[in-house]
Amino acid sequence: MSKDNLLDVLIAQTNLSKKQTDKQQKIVTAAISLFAERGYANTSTSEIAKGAGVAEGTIFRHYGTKDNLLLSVILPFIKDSIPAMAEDVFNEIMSQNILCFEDFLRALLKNRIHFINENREIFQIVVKEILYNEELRKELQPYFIENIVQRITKVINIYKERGELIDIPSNTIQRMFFTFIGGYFVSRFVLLADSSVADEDAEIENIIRIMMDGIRKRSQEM
Amino acid sequence: MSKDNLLDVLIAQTNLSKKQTDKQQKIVTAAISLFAERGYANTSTSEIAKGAGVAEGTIFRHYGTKDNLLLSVILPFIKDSIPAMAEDVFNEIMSQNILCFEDFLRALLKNRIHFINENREIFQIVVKEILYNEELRKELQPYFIENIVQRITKVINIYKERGELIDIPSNTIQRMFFTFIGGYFVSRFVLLADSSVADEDAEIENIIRIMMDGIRKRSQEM
Amino acid sequence: MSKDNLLDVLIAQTNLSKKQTDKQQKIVTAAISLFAERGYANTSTSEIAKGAGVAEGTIFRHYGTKDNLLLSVILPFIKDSIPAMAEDVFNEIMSQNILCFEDFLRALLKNRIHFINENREIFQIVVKEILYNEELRKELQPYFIENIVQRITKVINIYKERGELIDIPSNTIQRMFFTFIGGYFVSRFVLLADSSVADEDAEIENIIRIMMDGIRKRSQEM
Amino acid sequence: MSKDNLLDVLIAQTNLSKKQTDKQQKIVTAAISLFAERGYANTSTSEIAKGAGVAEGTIFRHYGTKDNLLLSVILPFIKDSIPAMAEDVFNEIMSQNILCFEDFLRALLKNRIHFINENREIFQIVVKEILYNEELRKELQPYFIENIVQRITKVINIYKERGELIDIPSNTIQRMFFTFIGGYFVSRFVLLADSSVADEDAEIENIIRIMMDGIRKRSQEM
DNA sequence: TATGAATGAGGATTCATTCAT
DNA sequence: CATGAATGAATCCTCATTCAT
Repeated sequence: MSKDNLLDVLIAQTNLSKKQTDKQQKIVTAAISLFAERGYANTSTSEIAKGAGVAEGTIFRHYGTKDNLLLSVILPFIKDSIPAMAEDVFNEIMSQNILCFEDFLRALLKNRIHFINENREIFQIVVKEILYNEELRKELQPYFIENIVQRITKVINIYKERGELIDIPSNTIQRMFFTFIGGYFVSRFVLLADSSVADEDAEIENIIRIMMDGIRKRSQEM
Repeated sequence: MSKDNLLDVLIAQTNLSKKQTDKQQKIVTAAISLFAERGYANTSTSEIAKGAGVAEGTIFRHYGTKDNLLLSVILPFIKDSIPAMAEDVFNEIMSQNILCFEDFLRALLKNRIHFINENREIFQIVVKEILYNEELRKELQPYFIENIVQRITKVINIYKERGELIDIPSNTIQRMFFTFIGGYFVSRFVLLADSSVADEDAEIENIIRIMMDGIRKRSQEM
Repeated sequence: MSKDNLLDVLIAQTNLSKKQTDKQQKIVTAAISLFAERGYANTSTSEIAKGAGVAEGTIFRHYGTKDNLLLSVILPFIKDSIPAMAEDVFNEIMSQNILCFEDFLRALLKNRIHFINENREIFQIVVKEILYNEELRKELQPYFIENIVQRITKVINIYKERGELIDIPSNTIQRMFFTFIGGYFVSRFVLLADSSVADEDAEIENIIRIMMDGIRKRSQEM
Repeated sequence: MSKDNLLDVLIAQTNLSKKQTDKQQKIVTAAISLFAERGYANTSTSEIAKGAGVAEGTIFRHYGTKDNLLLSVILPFIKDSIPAMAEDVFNEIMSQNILCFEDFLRALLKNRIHFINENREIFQIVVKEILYNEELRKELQPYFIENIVQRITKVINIYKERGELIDIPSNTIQRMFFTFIGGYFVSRFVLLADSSVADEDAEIENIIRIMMDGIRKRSQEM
């Protein structure tokens, strides 16, 4: 996999992306659908070329290597994985005491489910390759931790201070948070990718209900 | 991948496994460690042979195809994935009102964490390949549903009737259950495979705490 | 071997053959000489590549499989196996009472001996593989019967009606005809491929003499 | 292929054949049927072993190499290919003016058709391998020429002297003789191996009729 | 004598990548 | 820029043969 720092590539990628030609677009589109369907390792560049209606050489003219094509597919998605409500906006809103954690969670879930829904295939690629490709995993991990984990931890801390969350180490809450949300995304969009969700809102409320209050029946609720 | 019913292969596998020769053991061991490290598709049979200190032909003499070697690695693990406390034992205990759901959860977690801990690498292989290899996924899914999902659903129903669990469809509880537990296993044993857990018991209690009661701080708990 | 109807392949083959590149020509030439010398099954693609001065991959880029290469070698020959004097020309000439059977036989022999002489190696391949390769035999048989056997039968019928040929079933005459002519071609161009024929015309006259009048000495000839 | 003189092997073979054990018999039987069905090159020793119900090693214990097994299958047949009515018997009969050439031909055909019928599979092997396997061909050719061709030539000479056969070089007659008879055997027992002959005697008479008198209709016969 | 596990050279085929046009 | 022919290393797999038991 690429030896450069990921962010450098990312930036380069961003700049280049303006110039994306028609053929490049076709290549990326074909690659996305093939990588998602059968995985990076099981997709040949000739299949991508055929799928894109392009000569095989053209792929290498634009992306140099197959690895690089994978990155070109994944990186824009990764960048957008940072919740749209980015840092400052985020802090601002919360400082105004507008949201309780439950509302935050609701907003986050809606936002991210929407985002992944719009990018199902790339999400599948990222999930599969992060598990399959150790090198890629190691490259992306710091980015995730820095940009996503840390922000969520910050949020959790804020709500803990407000007394909305239980008194166990933030780190533990955060891990359980990612386990549950991440697990949900993977099972819904990768493992059960074929099935559809009947009532999106009810689904989200169920998740929130269980994350917030667990599955134990409470006497006062009876 | 194999065209026979999984269970048939599984049984055949079990019966044949008695005759495992020394070289077969070495091959399987090398395969497990390589498949776990870089995935089935990225591991060549010649690497496995080298890792096992065996001629490449020997692999094919014993396993016929690379696919078959993968199955030979995975199937015994799959079989043992059914919680050791098998059906009857299970029902028996529960019919005696001995356990509350929390205790059941604790027992299950301890048991399965132990099991996976003893089979980390194979677990990694199974997780990776189930995501990566559609054919394998489709072959294993019915087995999982029949043997694991259904049993857990049965248990959830029992505890719901006893009034221990919230009144939402069992199906929903079950999905959240697997999302959380599965997500936990994957993040702990695959994604964060390198790091170790300091206090196993505390970890388990945290999981139980959050699954049962969520992350909301309750006034009466203050 | 190919699953499509032979004629389809044949036609496709013919159309594609225009684009034959330099390397393709070299590959086919090397394949012909090697297949003829030691048979399809005993010739490796690496030998063909070496013989053609080409990388092994190049063979597969152009022909996909070794089987396909064999077909690409054989089919153009098969197509041309239909006597050049094709159907209509054939019937026309004969309807004009120009030829007696003996003249027809002479023309046919000269024409086909010339053709096979120009394609000795491919003829050897076809003969060997038709005997060795059941699948190929079954694929080619209908073609031979439809295009060659039937035409000859038609001719035999015509000459029988003219009273030039003995009154035994046409089918029998035809079988003896192919046995003798075919046997001659095989023994001359395959079994005794090394030796040469001194007096081509005398050879042909001998064949005609024996096919027409047998080997018995007749009193009136003394 | 074996480097020893064929006759030596042949003799050794003959001597050994007395000691043929049960397993050897099974191996040879399985080999015959498999070689005939799909050819020597396409039959693996493991298939033969399986077909014979024997361990693969056993084949090599008895025959040393696969090539040698082929010879062990072929040689006894070759030896018996010399018309049963062997030399002296032969000459004797003929010196008594008992037979005309037609009768000789009839006797020969009946005898050889019967022999090949009893050894169809080995005949198929021999024909296929003589064409396919140059080394084997070169090894067997001298034997054929010495034992079969020469005897027939002698016979032809005798009948020519008696004025029964046409005045063209014996060599030519002999070649046409083998072309026709050989072509007949191959087409009947190899190419059309599946179909059966309705009236054996009529078939033989047709062959004789055509070999002796050709296919031309004669006026005096009308 | 018979076995069958083990071998490793060799076979067909795939594929990322290069480069002349 | 785009092409696609060419490459050759690497892949999975087959098979005749050997040898310890």
